[in-house]
Amino acid sequence: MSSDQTAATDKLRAAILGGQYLPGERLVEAQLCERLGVSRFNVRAAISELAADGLVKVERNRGAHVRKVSIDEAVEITEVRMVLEGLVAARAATRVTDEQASELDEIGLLMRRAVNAGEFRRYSDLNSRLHGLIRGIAGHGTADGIIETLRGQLVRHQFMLSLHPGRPAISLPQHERIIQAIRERDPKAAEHAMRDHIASVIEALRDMDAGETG
Amino acid sequence: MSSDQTAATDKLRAAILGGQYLPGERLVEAQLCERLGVSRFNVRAAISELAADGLVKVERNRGAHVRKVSIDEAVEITEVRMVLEGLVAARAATRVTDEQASELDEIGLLMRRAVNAGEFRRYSDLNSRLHGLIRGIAGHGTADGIIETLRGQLVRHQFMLSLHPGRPAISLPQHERIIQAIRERDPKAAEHAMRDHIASVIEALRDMDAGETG
DNA sequence: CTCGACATTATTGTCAACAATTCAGTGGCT
DNA sequence: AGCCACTGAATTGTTGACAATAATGTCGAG
Repeated sequence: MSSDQTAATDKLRAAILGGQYLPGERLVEAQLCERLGVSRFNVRAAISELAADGLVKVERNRGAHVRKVSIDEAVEITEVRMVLEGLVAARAATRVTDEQASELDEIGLLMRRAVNAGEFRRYSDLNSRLHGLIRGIAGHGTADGIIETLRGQLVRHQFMLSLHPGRPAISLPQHERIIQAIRERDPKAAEHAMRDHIASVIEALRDMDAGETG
Repeated sequence: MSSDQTAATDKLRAAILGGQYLPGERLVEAQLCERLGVSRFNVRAAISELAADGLVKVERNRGAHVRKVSIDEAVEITEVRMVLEGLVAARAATRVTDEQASELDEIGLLMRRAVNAGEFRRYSDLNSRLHGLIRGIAGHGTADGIIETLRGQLVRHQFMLSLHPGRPAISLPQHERIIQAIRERDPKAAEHAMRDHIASVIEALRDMDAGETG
């Protein structure tokens, strides 16, 4: 039986990730009690859990608010993701099975089709699926957990990025290189390809910022 | 004013890191109340905080116990540290000031002296200081926080490793290469040197395991 | 009108009592 | 003996009330 606590945590997490609470917005415990339909005790537990995830920030006697992630922080976070996913890609290259290799290939094919057809949303989904599959192949629990946590902190920025015109055209060949390196069971190449890919995401993040403020 | 809560958390963290609670040992809330001199409320808060740090594990309705870190996990954690500290070293190389460069140099000198004099404990302290200084130079908050968290999970293994005979002789030249690369403001070399260094730590961890079980 | 002291309110922090759950030990049954 | 249901102690989960704190509003002096 799953407790109210985990349910409340999941609901609140989904609400924040779904944009129902904007960055900087204050989270009042009493309000959340009604919103989530649980007691204050559970609300507090949920908040402290999400605080550990870096999704909210709590200040003593001043309550909790949705954490605001600046562009600089977003870049830092993505830098960390870059090296971690590089590690994971390298490990995936040493452990991939033939069956998994085919699956990678298929995702690559679907990605190319999606780009050609201009189906951005579909491409974005395939992107998540690809990165997820690679992490599954690697089976690196520690890196995995951290990557997942970091991803949560970036939903907003990632989302904006996915709407950036021209991104797919840039990232598609990068993805294909990653897939190829893993299929060839070449850890160094896989790490390199993954890092190049995410480095280009960082560049795009920075450009996006310049575009907004300039 | 600092609350009982943070005080209790710090005390408990110190107790676990100091080895006063062994891995796997159960943490009974009532006992901790006496031990820490605070109410159960604060004990719970402390436990949930340390759970987020990965130092303890809580199972619903079954209480909390000190997390046991297997050798495999220790290797995983150190792999993550390897890439993160590599990132940090590279960044340090791009930001180091002349003053900081001298400080690095001095630590390197002291390390060499400590090794020659057979002062292991001193060497180990200098080691922490070096890695800390590099992280300070880099100023990468995100990577920093994660590294710090991971380090906490490994205290026991790290400790055993620091007693390993012959380690200083191996790691000293590695440290010197790291220092040199940062002083020369060569990010790639710094990252490479740092990764080589921590890769050798991983090897040592694995050997240690083989030595224990074989 | 502006500023600062004071009162009020909204919100979070803490507690002690109670409910629910797990776990170990007991005793009856086959 | 082996097994199952049961009991009771130990432990954790949860609640609602209250205390402490910060935010807000009010009023008078200058």
